[in-house]
Amino acid sequence: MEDVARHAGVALGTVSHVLNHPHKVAPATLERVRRSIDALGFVPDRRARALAAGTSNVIGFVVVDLSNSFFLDMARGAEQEAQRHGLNVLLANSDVQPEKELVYMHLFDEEHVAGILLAPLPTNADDVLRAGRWRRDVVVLNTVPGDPDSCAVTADNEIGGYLAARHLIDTGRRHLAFVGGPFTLSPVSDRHRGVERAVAESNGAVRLTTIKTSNVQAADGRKAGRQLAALPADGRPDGIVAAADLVAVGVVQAFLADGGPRVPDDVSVIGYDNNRAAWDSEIPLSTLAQPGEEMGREATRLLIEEIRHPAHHEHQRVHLEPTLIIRQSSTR
Amino acid sequence: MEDVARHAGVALGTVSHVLNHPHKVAPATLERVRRSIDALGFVPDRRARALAAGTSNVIGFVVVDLSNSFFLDMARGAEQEAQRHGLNVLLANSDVQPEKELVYMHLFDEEHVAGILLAPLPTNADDVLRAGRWRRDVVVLNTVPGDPDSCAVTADNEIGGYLAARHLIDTGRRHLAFVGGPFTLSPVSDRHRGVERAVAESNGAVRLTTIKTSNVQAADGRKAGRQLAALPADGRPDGIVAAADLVAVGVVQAFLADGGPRVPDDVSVIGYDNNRAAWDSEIPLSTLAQPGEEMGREATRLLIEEIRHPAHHEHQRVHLEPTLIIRQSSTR
DNA sequence: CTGAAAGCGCTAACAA
DNA sequence: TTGTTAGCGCTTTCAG
Repeated sequence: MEDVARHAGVALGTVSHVLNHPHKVAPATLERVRRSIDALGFVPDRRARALAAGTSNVIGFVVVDLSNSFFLDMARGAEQEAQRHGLNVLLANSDVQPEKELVYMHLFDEEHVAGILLAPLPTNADDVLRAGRWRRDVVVLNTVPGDPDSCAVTADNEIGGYLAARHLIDTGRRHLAFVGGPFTLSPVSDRHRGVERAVAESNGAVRLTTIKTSNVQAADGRKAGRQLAALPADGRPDGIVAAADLVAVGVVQAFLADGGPRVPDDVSVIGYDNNRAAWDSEIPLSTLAQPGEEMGREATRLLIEEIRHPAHHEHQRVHLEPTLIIRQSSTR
Repeated sequence: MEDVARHAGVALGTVSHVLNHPHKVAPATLERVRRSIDALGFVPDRRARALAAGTSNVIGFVVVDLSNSFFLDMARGAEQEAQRHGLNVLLANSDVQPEKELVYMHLFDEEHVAGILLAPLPTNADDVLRAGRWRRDVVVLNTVPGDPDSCAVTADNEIGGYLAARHLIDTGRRHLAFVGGPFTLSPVSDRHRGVERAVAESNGAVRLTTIKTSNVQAADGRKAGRQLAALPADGRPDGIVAAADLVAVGVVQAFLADGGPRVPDDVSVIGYDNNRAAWDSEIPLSTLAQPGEEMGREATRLLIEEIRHPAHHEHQRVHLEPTLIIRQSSTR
């Protein structure tokens, strides 16, 4: 920068002004300095700038599992919102490892980023938040921390379950089955609870069977699907709510195989997550799209608000609703 | 840090020494300073440190498409290798947008990271590399830039195609079909070339049919699969090499449906990429696993070597081979 | 082994 | 409007 100043025949501070407050510089000088900047190929050092000004324009996002498109959507949303405010988002993949969550939190903290978005391992959230006395503002995604000391943005899984069941009931299904597990995963149990609520609203007109699986993979769905297919046609559920798309795909695969019930004629199937799997299924799968991008945007909005107006900022808990996507598997 | 110095009754420089060269400090002082650090909850400022020392310990990784697990594997590999050297990896998702590639390159450049890993849009690679006179070392992944001015690490798709075809031929298949497209994508055409080479080696004992698809999605595979299934059994290929797992999944789905050939009894199918899709397919799919992690590790190794020993560093082009994974779809 | 002081590249008062 | 100067928080000579 000193070189630029010399080259343009101005003082150091003037160059800085050209960079940060161009309107406060005489047009002629401005032009001259800018030419020198180009001529010398000068590129400002963000670290020095951040150090001197005490501000940063990067937001750090610690993500538990980037291989899950739900989280990548959050990242996209965060970027969109950040960009609107002239901020950048840098991602750190903690890869489902609690220690890495901490490592990256520390990294961003010590790096003095403007703020931190944290999508943690739900079981690890409180530990991480307590572990450091973080000097940065942090907004938590996808889980509600015990401490009310930060904003949190989550997806409402109960409503998702409700919407799924509601959709099947509205299209005439009267015997639903919920397939998924383990119930220790709160998204699974929340979705199940939503299904129960929809069923309860029918005042006995709709039955619910619950098939617990050990996981939410395609194989679990196939196993459950075979069980269901083996049932006599009149005692068989006519609407399946799967806890995840992969499970739904498995169920459909099982039904397709050994002369099982036809989808969607005999039975409707709906998944959850709007994964690729839902798209790529032979029978395109109805599903609930998680509000990932929206969550990312909202979390970033809250974070920026907190950064900009620390004084009158109230921590919030925002629950965003998933969107019902109707495809062939539940259309008759 | 000044507080720490005061609290411990030492000079500023001594605290710095405790942090950076502990062995050069008297055990007693060391202990005392460390206690003060804990007591005051002092956390060093990385920006200041980087600015003063002129070094950073973060590597920036600009990734074209994090939703593709291939690239996420690279990120994992990069992290592993970086960690071995006490470095951290921060990710920037350019999301298939050329402009964002540039934005993030600039960000990392101005942030004075230790070095940059770039997995670009292949068609955009040269533009990006030329766009800035980047002051950081950069290693390119997944494409070979025209300029020989940086290291590059790629996956060898030709060998992958060869290995796939070779495997089918070795297990007795004599009429192969390559399914995929568009051929303007070099991974597709490279894989095809590999298949051709394996077929050529058979000196006429093996036939090859090529079915070009407009894309590499499941739907494309299903369409091709239906075409193949409609062929008379004796004129039908008995080994399918798909350009991607999704395509292979589609082919299998089509075969499964209308009394088509049985997989793997009548026909072997092999995919490419080792996606979830390969796993979750009803008939587990043989495939070629991309050397993603290895690429990430190797690229990072080269980058660190370049950073540490700029003098005697020679730019390299490394081609890594995919790994054949045999599952049910090609086992008889 | 410890302390003092210069400086990394920049910003932001404050003066001129 | 432009120049001067004092830091931002740390590292690193260089004396003591």
